[in-house]
Amino acid sequence: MTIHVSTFKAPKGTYDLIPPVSATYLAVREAIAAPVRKAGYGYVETPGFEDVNLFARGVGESTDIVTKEMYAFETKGGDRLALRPEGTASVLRAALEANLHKQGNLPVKLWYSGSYYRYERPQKGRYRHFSQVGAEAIGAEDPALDAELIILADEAYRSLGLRNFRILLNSLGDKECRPVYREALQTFLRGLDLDEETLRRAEINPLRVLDDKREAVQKQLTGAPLLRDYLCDACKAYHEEVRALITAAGVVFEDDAKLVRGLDYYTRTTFEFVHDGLGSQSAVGGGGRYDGLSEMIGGPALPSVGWALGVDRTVLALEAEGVELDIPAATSVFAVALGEEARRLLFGKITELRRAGIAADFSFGGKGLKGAMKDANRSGARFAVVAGERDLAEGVVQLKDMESGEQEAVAVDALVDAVRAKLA
RNA sequence: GUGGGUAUAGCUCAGCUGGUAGAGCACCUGGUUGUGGUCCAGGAUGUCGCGGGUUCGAGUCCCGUUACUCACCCCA
Repeated sequence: MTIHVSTFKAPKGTYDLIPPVSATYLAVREAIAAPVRKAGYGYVETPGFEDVNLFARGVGESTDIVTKEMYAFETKGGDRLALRPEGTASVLRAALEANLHKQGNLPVKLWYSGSYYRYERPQKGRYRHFSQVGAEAIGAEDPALDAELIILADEAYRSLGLRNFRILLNSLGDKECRPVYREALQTFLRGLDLDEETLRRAEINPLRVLDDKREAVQKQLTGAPLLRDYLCDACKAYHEEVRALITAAGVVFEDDAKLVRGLDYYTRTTFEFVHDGLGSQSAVGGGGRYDGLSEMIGGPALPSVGWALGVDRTVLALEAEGVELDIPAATSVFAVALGEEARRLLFGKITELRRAGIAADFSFGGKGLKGAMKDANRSGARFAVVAGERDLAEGVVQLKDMESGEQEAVAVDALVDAVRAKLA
């Protein structure tokens, strides 16, 4: 027999989410969303594409994300758009456009969940189409807000059962102190033996060089000037307060003076959630404060802070730790009918059960009893309802407990109540 | 963009120095003509990624190609 396989495949760097693992993704998204929702963040959804300049200006003209990784295209009408490579710029744009910041309720707290796109060489934990859940607190400069977000992310990961992740924390300074540091770092980097590409980066975005994973580079960076020695008093005080607040909440973190971000809009508080079981792409989430972004995209001064957690990477982290999420069976009751008459009756019963809020499924496709029972077993349903001519003649159906194997006759009219009682 | 690895059954993989393909799981049938999961017996399944070359003979060797994958880079 010839095996027919579609000639189409999911594009490079993408994958389909299919059962049963798709259930894990849903659960991860929900687990991340739950704590932020309870903390007063409202749901926001923005388009999958935006004016390319939103990202160019927001994320930064010189960043890799904008120069190499963005899916940019021109529409038939001549608009220059880009598939969103990240969420923050879009969410801030949406908040500004709706004047959410003018309603006297700052900070505006929003959360979102969606797909993002970057044209990169795929590898473990790095896909061209990936999924993030994010949270942003817009329009307030308050260290408690930075702390709140870090605590919420920590709670999200813990609620999933994740244990072996670390929180890295740093401050990138502000427009007062960062330029001074940048200058000092550049001077230092110019004296090193670096390849051309890295030297170029040292001129454009010297902080990124600190993040280089190559040992030859890291070795040379041992004596590099550190940002924390250059922070102005305001930034220093702010950072100390953030540290104190998350410490008081019992959240363990590590100070990482070399932690930087690849997006230009970050200021002051910067953090990353890393997991060691993921291989090269160790960041499962990251974020920080972006006090200047609003002005960069044409809005008023709106100091803000936020994070995005990678859903795909969180799933990988769970796998790496061997955490099995407790996902309940989708079906509670599975109906197996013998013969046409029973089929009609049970199909009706399934609808009744569903309307009563009980997850129910049916043996479709006209299988024999044995095959239908196999389906019942595979569905994970706790109960099977079996009925044939013999039962119908007596006005009953057989209600079978799939765990114990015990079975009892239940009057047709009493089925829904009987199931409800057993499931309670 | 740069470097490495892999490609064999639905899935995970074995196949040594070339002799026309195997395991486990899953699937199907029967044991049970009205009962799944367990157990027992049996069964089906492959253009060995694709194209070319060497050879009497290629899953195995060589060249090319595509896909996947890992790492650099970058980031969630």
